[in-house]
Amino acid sequence: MSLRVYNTLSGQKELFEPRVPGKVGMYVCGVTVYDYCHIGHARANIVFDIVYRYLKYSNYDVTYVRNYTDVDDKIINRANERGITSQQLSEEFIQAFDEDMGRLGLDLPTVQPKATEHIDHIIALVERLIANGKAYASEGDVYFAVESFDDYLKLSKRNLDEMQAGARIAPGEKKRNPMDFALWKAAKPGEPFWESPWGKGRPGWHIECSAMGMEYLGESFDIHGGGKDLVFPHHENEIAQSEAATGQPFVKYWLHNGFVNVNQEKMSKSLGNFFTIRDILKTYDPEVVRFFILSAHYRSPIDFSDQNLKEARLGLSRFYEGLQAAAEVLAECPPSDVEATDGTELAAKFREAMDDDFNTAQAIGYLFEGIRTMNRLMATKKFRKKADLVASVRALYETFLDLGKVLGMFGSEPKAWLDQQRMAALADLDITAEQIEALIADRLQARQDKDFARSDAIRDELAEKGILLLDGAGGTDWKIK
RNA sequence: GGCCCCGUCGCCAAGUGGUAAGGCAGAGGCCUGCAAAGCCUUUAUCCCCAGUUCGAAUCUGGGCGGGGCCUCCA
Repeated sequence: MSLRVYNTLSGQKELFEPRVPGKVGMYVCGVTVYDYCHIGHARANIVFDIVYRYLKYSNYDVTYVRNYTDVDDKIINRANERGITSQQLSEEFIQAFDEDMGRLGLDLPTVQPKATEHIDHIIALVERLIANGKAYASEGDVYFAVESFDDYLKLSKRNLDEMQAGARIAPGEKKRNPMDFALWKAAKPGEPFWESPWGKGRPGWHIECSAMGMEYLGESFDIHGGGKDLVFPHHENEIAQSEAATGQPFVKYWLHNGFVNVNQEKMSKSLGNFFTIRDILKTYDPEVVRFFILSAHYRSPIDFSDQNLKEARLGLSRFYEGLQAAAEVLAECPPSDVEATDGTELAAKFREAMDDDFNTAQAIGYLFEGIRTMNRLMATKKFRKKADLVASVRALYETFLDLGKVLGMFGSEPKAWLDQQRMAALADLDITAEQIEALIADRLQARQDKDFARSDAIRDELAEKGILLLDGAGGTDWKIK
């Protein structure tokens, strides 16, 4: 079995064969740091976190580069509005980004370079393009000449003539062709700048990713990822400038994640329909957000709504409840020599799903089946005395924790996680944990006295307040409805 | 206007030629003092029409509906 990935360049799923066997070089476009990240950013980063984790799980030696774009018009404007420097602003939002991603439980990339720390590489790359006749300087700017690159638009599958006919491009007088894009921009007064052969200026948006990608991964590397909205112009331009400079294919596999929608519409800042990660995390556990995102295939659109988040929370709770039950049982049943294949079978299905273009939705479907199997085993009569069944549960339990690491889930201690969810939800209810415990004690007494009318009255009273009682072998527990 | 994607059970969502995963919700049952949780059983022929094929949710054409890119955007 082997990994197949959907390559935007070919428009098909392809067998994944890294350029150097066993090693993968992967670059993902990070964010422009001028504001807080929204759930769309969360999706992109979680998706590629999964790609990263799964490649590592598949025994690849992965170098993962994710950049910070810390010089850009929007940063400059926002900094001016606030009366601080671009650097101060970008530092602030780099920190915010790191915090958000940390809370979402993302693995740290191998390298997280900043554009402003690679100006020399950028300038060198631009010079190389000028030397090749692929770019030209014009009044302090430098532009890439799109007509000089035959493969231009091969990623987005557009047509140069038709795009120009579309006429939404402001014809810059400094450009030879309106489609030419800036590699280097002359600094206007008050803007941050670096010295260059073309005067004081700063890099264009696209060139930084080419420069940093090549710096850390070589002139040709395996995977380049980002949101679908980056296909054109960003990634298209990266290909043009990179391949025109080196004469080699820049990237082997281009991966793009779908959008997060709100009411079927793309979430974006201009529509004002975005939700920041930090706002969402006030209500929902990070793992719930992750589960929500992974419950759909990464290329499909996903609709953000309170209802969908709640469903995700319910789904994840089902896992943790099963895991908690298993953990309790296993703690009391010593490991035996009995072998069980349940775990390896589940892992094989999981891999089959993930090998098919990182189909996390399918993989989670298999995990749900695994949970049901585990629950079924534990519900068997005299379960604890049956070594083969206990061995199966143990195998499944361990497999869950193992596979959970690939998805960034199930990492919490089940009891603690469920408790935390419960306490968070309790804050919205008109009752405290102590009051609940006291009522449970009263009810226990009533039950012992066979006063079931009183017992049921207490249960109804709690139910009215949103509390559900669970009578188990070890006593009565409760959860939020 | 150009290019592209999507339309699967009440809801969410897999499935790209071989007879529809999974979750939530619903129904029946087991368990329970009664419940809850859990377990078992059960619920779709895939927007419409026409074609290709022994066979299509999956391919082709047309239609209807929704969305994206073409300007910064994950």
